[in-house]
Amino acid sequence: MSPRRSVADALDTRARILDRSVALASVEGLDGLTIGRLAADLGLSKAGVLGHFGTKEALQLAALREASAIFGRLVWGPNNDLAPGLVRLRGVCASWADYLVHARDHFPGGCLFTTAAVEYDSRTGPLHDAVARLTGFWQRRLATELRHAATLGQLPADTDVDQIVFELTGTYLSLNQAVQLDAAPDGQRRALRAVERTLVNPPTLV
Amino acid sequence: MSPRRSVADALDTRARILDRSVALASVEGLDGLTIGRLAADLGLSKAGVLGHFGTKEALQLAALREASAIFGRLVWGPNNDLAPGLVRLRGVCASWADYLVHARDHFPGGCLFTTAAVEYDSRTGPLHDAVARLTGFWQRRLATELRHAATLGQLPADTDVDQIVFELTGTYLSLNQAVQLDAAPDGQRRALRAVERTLVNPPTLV
DNA sequence: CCTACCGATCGGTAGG
DNA sequence: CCTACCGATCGGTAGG
Repeated sequence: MSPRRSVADALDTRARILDRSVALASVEGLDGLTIGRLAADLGLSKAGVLGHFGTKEALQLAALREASAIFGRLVWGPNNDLAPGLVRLRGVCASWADYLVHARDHFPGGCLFTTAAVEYDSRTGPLHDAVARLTGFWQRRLATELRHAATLGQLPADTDVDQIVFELTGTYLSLNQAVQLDAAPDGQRRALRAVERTLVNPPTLV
Repeated sequence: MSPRRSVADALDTRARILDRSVALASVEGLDGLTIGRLAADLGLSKAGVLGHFGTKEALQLAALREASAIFGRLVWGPNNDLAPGLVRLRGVCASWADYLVHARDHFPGGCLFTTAAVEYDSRTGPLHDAVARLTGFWQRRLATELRHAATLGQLPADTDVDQIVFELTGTYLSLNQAVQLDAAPDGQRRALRAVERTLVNPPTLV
């Protein structure tokens, strides 16, 4: 209750900055994020914003990590208790489609993760590396689930797991474009159909 | 031969500016394009650059149109003389994969078209509208080819053309990510395999 | 967390 | 196509 700022207050301010950063970057890109705009939106000084992170790049990296955490919470989190293999995979695919279709609830400009992947795919530096590392992490998570399914006999033993990951990645990139660019109302249905088409006729090695 | 600038010289300068704009924007995004950087790269003054287009937004729109023209020339152009239907479609799909894998020859940062689509998908204004219009144009071109194939009996009469367009869009977005972000050497093979998997088992309506 | 400030760069314009 | 300039904004720092 004292006017002096407590550690908890500081952490709360930091969280508010991060929330707003994710929202802004989802529309303008992580590069389009500016300290001045953040400060104005939050009623802080520029120094007040920057003090929590040090540099703009550190703030961008924190926003990217936050986006990845939101993705994990909304797409994988609700399916943690499902059985490993195809059951959990289908649950994740359904949550993933919901997440992209309702992305605006958390990201006004759509999934920051997708935006950042394209934004930094051909640059060099810490942001490129972080984006590549995080997309790689989630793709390996998907591959692990598919290997579980193959081990359990839910998919052929010689399933080409990497081909499925490639096709699922494409399905959700296409859904993101349909939702964000075209506001296509049938995107979710098409994405879930594409997922089933991939899984029902799984590709095998060679 | 006179030192006075001719109309041809002016058009050549304009073309040089456009080339460089496409190259820079493919890495930094159309928003990351700056007049000062262009001027420095080309040995011109900022006013010299801007004079050809009027405003930065007009330059961005011109660069986007140029990117679409390059896409058409490299992906559809080589297949103009092929038979309409599946033959031409497969030719286009092969050229499209080549185009993305060797995109760096024309776009140092990868297909500007893909980058711009994500960059402006959730903004408003002339650039968003132009991106949506151009991606729509090429998707309709694809749909027309697929309807040709269905009319000719190369695909079932009740083929769900829009579902195939959705899946092909995803395949090439996934290939772009594999090439640009992961430098994946097997991307082209996986993309062409995904195309065949879609076409050999075509989705039908309802 | 603030005020006050730094040099650099932004898009764009005046005038030639 | 140039020089010379405009106000605005950028990321960041000093000092408290």
